[in-house]
Amino acid sequence: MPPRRRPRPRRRPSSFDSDDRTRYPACLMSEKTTMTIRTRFAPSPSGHLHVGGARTALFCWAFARGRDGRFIVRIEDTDQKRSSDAASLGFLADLKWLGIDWDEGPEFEGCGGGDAGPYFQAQRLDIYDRHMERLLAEGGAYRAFETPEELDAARAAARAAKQPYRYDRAGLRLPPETIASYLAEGRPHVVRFRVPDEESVTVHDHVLGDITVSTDELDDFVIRKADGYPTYHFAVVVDDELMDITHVIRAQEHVNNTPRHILLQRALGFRVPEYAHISVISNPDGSKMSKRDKDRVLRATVTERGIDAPPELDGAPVVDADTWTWWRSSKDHQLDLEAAVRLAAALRVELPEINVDDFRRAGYLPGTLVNYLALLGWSPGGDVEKFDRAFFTQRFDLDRVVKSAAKFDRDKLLAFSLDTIQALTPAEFCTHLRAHCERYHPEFLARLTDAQFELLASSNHERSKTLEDPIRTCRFLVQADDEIEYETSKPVRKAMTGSAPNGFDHLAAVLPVLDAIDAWTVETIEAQIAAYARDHADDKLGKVAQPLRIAVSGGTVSPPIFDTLAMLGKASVLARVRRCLAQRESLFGAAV
RNA sequence: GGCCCCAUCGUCUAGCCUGGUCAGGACGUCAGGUUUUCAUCCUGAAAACAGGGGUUCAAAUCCCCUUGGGGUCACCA
Repeated sequence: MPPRRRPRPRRRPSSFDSDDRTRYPACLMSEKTTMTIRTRFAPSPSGHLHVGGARTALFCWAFARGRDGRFIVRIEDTDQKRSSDAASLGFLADLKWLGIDWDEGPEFEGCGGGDAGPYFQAQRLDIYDRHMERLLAEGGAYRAFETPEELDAARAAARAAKQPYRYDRAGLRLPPETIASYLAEGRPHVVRFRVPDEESVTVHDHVLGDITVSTDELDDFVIRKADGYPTYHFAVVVDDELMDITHVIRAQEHVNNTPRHILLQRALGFRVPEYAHISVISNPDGSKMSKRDKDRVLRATVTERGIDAPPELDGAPVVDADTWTWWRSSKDHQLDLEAAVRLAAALRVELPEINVDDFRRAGYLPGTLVNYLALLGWSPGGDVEKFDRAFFTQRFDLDRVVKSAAKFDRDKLLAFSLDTIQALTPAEFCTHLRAHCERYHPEFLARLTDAQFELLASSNHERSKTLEDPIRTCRFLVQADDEIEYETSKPVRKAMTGSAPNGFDHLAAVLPVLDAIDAWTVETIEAQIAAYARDHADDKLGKVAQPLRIAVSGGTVSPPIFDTLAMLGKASVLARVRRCLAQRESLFGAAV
């Protein structure tokens, strides 16, 4: 039998050997010597927070919260080209919405602050430089002057020769005079870390177990870019030390980086934090779940339908011609989210939910997402599946984190959502639905009175899997009376046509009954329609309900019919029934 | 391709560390039932230890190999 699992390291000590501290230069030493558990979530702010990142944040947060620890958010914005302030803000808002709060980090709605800041790496350049200079002086790092083009060429050559590429350490062999003259002329250069030869580095990972790598596998990686910003490797190591991070919990795509980080920590005299690498989240087809998935759907649709100009939405092209051309010119060009959403609407395709905000927009409650995400790669053991944040923070531990990658199962998420929504009280559901509408669908608030809105909530509650379900199925409520389009699907045909009295006949007969109702309430409508059905339709309510449903909504799906009519209001109902009747022949021909 | 990691129903997983229950739960699927539509809801069913070698009285569980999957090889993080 194959080794299914490496023996899992049990509960390694979470505190550090105090001797380690003495190796750390006193002048740079943090005042704090607490042994408090400190975890951090360190996103690079490009685009939106996606569910994989959210799960990482969740695990970091839960680990700290369950142990009286501190949770820190740090923005890794050392890539000037990709980072944006708007994205940072969006990340923080997403975290907040999920209920993940941070003790230290960017200040946002009551979270953040702390004395180990600034928590934006771009504002910590002087700190990195200090450590960089020290490393340079000690010979642990050196300057290299190759241009990116030269390096690309070298890589391509190695590739062609089917050899693994490794930097040739040319910078290390440069005579001091040469370096001095290059520096004097201001030649751009990077700083590379000098990886020790023939050593091995072992990562003690709380999820994966021990991972040993030879330093011969590593080349002298860049730690400072030509623009003066540190690379991820350097910044992360410096900040984790200075911010007293005790546990680094991050995605498995970083396992290969960890030996580099440990080497750096050794060279700098830093402590080595505990590590835990959690698996990646993938799509049902096994591919990595990524923000690009949206672009992929759009691209496939456009190609499939042979669309060669930006389609229109609300009378205007979704993007301008230049943007369209740019987007079409390369698979690497992605539309920004707003444009993507508009294009999807114009094409009438659904974009996969990838970002936390997508799920919010799709009508999931944050607690549901948290519960589902927590279960993706962790389980409390036994048969427990449904739990809240308190349970999670209390029970979460690294030794129950699953090693293998998990596929994101939207059906299961939806089932969880159904359960949480069904567990809400009617008042809670109404409140959530109202908030959702305020944010995404204000037209419902504008069209309905408070009483009608409450009816919308109560009549949809038990049929809703998400907060978006009522919106989707009740779109007809906010349409104008003369804009209802009638489906001619099989169920509609079945309900409306056939031998007399068919749907249209009942509709015509029930119109005066409705018109005669003065107090337009669910109860009065029900009483009259039920009486009509008893007298004229063999007491089969469906015979009357379905035609009415079709007349007012255009299709066969709506909340219970009496609620639907009440929400719509008498005037709209009469107008829609009359209009439907008027279209009798144009819809199904003379046959009816 | 090099290096690293992973492997229980279709999916998420429990069980593995501390070998010995008809391998448990949930989602999904299928078959019935309830319901004015849709969705719910109720009942039931099918469904997995990747393959091969060891160790052992006994292997999903410990060891090795094979196969398959994933990650990573940037002046991104």
